[in-house]
Amino acid sequence: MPDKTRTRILQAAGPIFAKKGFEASTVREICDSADVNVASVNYHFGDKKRLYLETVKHARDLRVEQVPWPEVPEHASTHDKLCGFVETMLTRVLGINAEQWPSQLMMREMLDPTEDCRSMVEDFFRPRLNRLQDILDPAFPSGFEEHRRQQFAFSVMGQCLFYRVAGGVFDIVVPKKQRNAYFRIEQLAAHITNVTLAALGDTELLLETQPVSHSGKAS
Amino acid sequence: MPDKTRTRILQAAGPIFAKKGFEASTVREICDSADVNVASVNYHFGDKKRLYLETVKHARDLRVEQVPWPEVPEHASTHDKLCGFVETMLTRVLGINAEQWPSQLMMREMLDPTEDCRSMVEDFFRPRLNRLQDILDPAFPSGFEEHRRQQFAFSVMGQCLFYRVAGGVFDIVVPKKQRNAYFRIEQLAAHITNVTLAALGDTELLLETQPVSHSGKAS
DNA sequence: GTTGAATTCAAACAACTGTTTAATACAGTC
DNA sequence: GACTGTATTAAACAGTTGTTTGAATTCAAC
Repeated sequence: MPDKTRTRILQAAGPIFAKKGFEASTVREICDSADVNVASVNYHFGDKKRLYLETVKHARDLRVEQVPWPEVPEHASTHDKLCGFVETMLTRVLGINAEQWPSQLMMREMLDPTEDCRSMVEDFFRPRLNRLQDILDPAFPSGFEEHRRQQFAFSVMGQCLFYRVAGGVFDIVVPKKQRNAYFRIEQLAAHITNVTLAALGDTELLLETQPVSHSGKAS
Repeated sequence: MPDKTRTRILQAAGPIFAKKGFEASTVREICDSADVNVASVNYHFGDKKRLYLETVKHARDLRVEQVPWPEVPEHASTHDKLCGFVETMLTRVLGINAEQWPSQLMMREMLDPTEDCRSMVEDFFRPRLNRLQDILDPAFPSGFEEHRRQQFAFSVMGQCLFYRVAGGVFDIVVPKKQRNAYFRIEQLAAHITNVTLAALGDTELLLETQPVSHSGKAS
C-alpha cells in the first residue's frame, strides 16, 4: 500500500465536502478527520482544489458501483424497465444501502458546477439520460419530436431528483411515520412510472399539446 | 431615508450570497459591491449571519411580489388552473422577468437548510404546496388517499424544480437554439400540466398502482 | 451655532485560511 | 555501514476572514 494516507484523505474529504461545500470545508478539518498531517493534502494532491476534483471523481465512481442498474431482461415491458430505472435512480439519489455523501456532492456540483467539473457532471448524467431515453423510446408514438422525448425524460428525472433537492422541505411537510409507510422507494418508483406512462398512453393528447410560440412576446 | 446604506448592503448581499453561498461570500466583497465601509455590516446587522438571514427573508418577499399568481377565474378548468400554477412556478424558479438570485438563494437553502432558516423555507413552500393541492383536488377520484395526493403534488413540483436544479446539466444537454425554440416556459408548463392530468385521467390505473409493503425488509 | 445622538470611516484585531519549509523517519539498494 | 528517493512531521508562512475600536463625520433639533 504505497499511499495509504492518500486514500485516507480521500475518504475523509468525501463527506465533508458533500456536507459543507468546497469553500466552507477546510483542509485542516479534513486532515483531522483523516488523522493525517495538514501538509499531506498538498503533498499528495497538490492543493485543495485538486483534492476536491479527485473527491468528485471518487463520488461519481462510488455511486454507480454501489447501486448498479437492475437486471431486467431485454424483452421486459417498458413499464418494468422504467420502474427499474426509477427505482435505481431514487436509491442512488437518496443514498439507501450506501453512504449518501456521493449523491449529495454530485447534486451540489449540479446546482452550481465548478468550472473544472462541468465535463464530469456531464458524463455523470448523460449516460443516465440516454438509458432513460432508450427505455422510453418504444412508448413514444412514431415520429414523436425529439424535444418532446427529452421533455418526458426530464419529467422523470425531475420527479426523482425532487426527493433529494427538496429533501429538507419534504422531511418537514410529510412526517416520518407517513414517510416510512407511504413514501418508500418502491412506492415512489411505482408512482413516477405510472404518471409517466399514463401520460404517454394518451397518444391523441400528446400530439396537440405544444402551444404555438407567442413570437417571444411577454405582453 | 434613515438607513440608505442598510438597504444598499441588503441589495448587494442578495446576488453574492445566492451565487456563492454563505461561507464563500465575504463581507468585504459585499461591502465593496455596495460601496460602503466594512464595518457597516456589523453596525446595521450585528454580524454576517444576521445579514444572511435578512437577505433570505428579502429574497422570499421579493420572489412572490415579482411574479404574482396568475388571475384565473374561480370556475376555470383544472387544466387552466394547473397550467397557470406551473407557469408561475417555472417563471419564479427560472427567474424570468426578474432577477434570478432570489430563487437561487432559496434553492440553496432548500438543498441544505441553515438551521435558522428552516422555518422560513417551510413557510416559503407550504403555501405553494397547498395551492397546488387545492388545484389538483377536483381531479382526484373521491376517496383518493392523502399520500397519493401528495405524491402527485410532489411530481408537479419536481418537474418544475428540475429546470433550475439541473440547470447546469440542462444547458449542456440541450443546446441554446433548441432551448429557445422548444423549452420556453409556456411549452414546459403545457407539458407538465398534460403529463400530470393525463395520469390523473386514467382512474382505473390510479387505484391499483401502489405496491404492497415488503414489510420493510430489504432482503 | 451648539448640542447630542446616529452614522461612517480608516485602522487594527485576533483567529483562521491554504500553503511552504526544512528537518526527520523510513523503506530498499549498494 | 552510507546512499537514495519517498513519506511524514511540526513549525512557520503570508494572506484573508469576521469583527472591534475610537475618532471623525453627518445631521436633525434646538
